[in-house]
Amino acid sequence: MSRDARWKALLELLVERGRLEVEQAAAELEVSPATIRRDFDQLAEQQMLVRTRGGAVVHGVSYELPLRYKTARHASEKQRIAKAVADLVAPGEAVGLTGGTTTTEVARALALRPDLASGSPALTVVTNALNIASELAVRPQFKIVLTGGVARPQSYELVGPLADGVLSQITMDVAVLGVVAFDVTHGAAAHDEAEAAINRLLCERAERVIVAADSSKLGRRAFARICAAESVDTLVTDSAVDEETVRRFTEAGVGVVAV
Amino acid sequence: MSRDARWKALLELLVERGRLEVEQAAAELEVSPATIRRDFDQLAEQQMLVRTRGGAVVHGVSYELPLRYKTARHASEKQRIAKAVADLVAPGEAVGLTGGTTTTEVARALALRPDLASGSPALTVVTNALNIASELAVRPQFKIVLTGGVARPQSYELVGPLADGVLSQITMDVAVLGVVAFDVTHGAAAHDEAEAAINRLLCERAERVIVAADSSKLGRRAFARICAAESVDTLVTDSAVDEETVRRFTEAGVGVVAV
DNA sequence: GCTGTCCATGCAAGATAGTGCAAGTTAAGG
DNA sequence: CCTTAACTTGCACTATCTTGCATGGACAGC
Repeated sequence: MSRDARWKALLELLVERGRLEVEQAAAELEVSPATIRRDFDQLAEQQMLVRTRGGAVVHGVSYELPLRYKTARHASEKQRIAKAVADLVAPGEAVGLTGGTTTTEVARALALRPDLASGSPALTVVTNALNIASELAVRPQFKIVLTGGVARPQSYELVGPLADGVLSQITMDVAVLGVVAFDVTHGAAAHDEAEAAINRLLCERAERVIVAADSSKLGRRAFARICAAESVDTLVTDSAVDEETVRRFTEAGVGVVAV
Repeated sequence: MSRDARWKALLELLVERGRLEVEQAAAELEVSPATIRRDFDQLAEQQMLVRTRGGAVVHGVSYELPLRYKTARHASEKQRIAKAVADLVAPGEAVGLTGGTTTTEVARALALRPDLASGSPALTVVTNALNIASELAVRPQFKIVLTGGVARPQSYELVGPLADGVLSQITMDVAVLGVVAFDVTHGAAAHDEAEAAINRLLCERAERVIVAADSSKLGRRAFARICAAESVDTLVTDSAVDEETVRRFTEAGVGVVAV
């Protein structure tokens, strides 16, 4: 296991548990305690964690698990969903992407679409997610527009009034929402109200609205509401969704794509 | 396989997988590991990826500060300059950073300052550089504000009227400019006029203006002017600068720090 | 068409960094 | 003060990297 992968794993475990012991980490990552100590020391030097005797603790307060923690879960479903979402976008369109692991996969899927390999621009991508912008910025065929704003701690999303201001100056053909919950009666929702506000604005500025969510998110509710189910044109989810749920969404006017 | 094609393939594999190993890439592209190493080094110099021992990772999604490997030719001067610039910033201030390799080093130096390890926030960083925002976003002690705008292809800087709009809504204590040329009579300049416009606005919104530039940039001129030398409070450069140049800048009211 | 130059590539030898192990040192808790 | 666990340091081994050199193909000029 390479050092950067090990550091990534260490930081993920650390954020997940809040505290990590040298011996335990050494056992889990199958390296010697000496290596873990050296890793901890170097990461502490970079202010990525705080060293304690016997282990390390997270640096500062993290309000939510970082994006990276979630990357492994439901990976293949997310990629299938992302592919399907990407196929709903036509060349030359302006597409808005919110933050989140699913929308990040959508961005990657868009980058891989062969019919978008050229054009000027082949696609305009509007996003408030730093990581998405970073990944797509190297592709000259895409025009990347980033909302400004304040980066949420431990996350890659830009929020706040500055972001609102930018979004109010543009419109899009299609908005893709990554959500933590989506229910027919309660609508789409996020963990954070600032994030929800941006997502809401993104929807309002777009002609079509797509929600990308694996089936575990459906029927759930979360703290910060983004918009009503009726505002959503298409839901793309995985095939584990049950028929009853599909029927209810369809009745609410939401087209359901299950892959 | 031509070098262009190989670089293209390498970057695509990298974006797809997030991480690429030298040996593996060499096998897949059927070239020698030495070639892949050279490719990685050259691509890292252009900020297209971040070099690690044994491979490379995409720029922006990893905890890459310690992975700083061999970023550029004037690496150690840049780091010394960056350290000196970072020391000119007081805790709690709002600091603006433009894009560029030197300012990226300034961001890293700020992250390593032990007296900025905590606070709420310890520092507010305003930038139009995607890579700087990505690197600092994982640090809860910093408040990161990103100007919106359009990402310049092949670069990580946000430019355009959307960025102007955001900047006009905020003010800063200090602005740090990374420039390609700085001369007493011609002022500070950048390669690109859109970039220069953002940098100019950043200066105007800041109480103090610091230019960070190694001595090879001094006395030169470039296409897009940012501002006059008189608008700059402090120039931080390396000790290879000649005395005559220092005297001229000092006479123009620019404090010179040579490290 | 021929030839010299330039540059990318591969190869190999020397240099370096990362890791594990072990011995000695320091800190925490009774 | 004593015990124990954790840490530091030094060393050896391995994988990786760097550098110098030779090869070969591309291209320009003759």
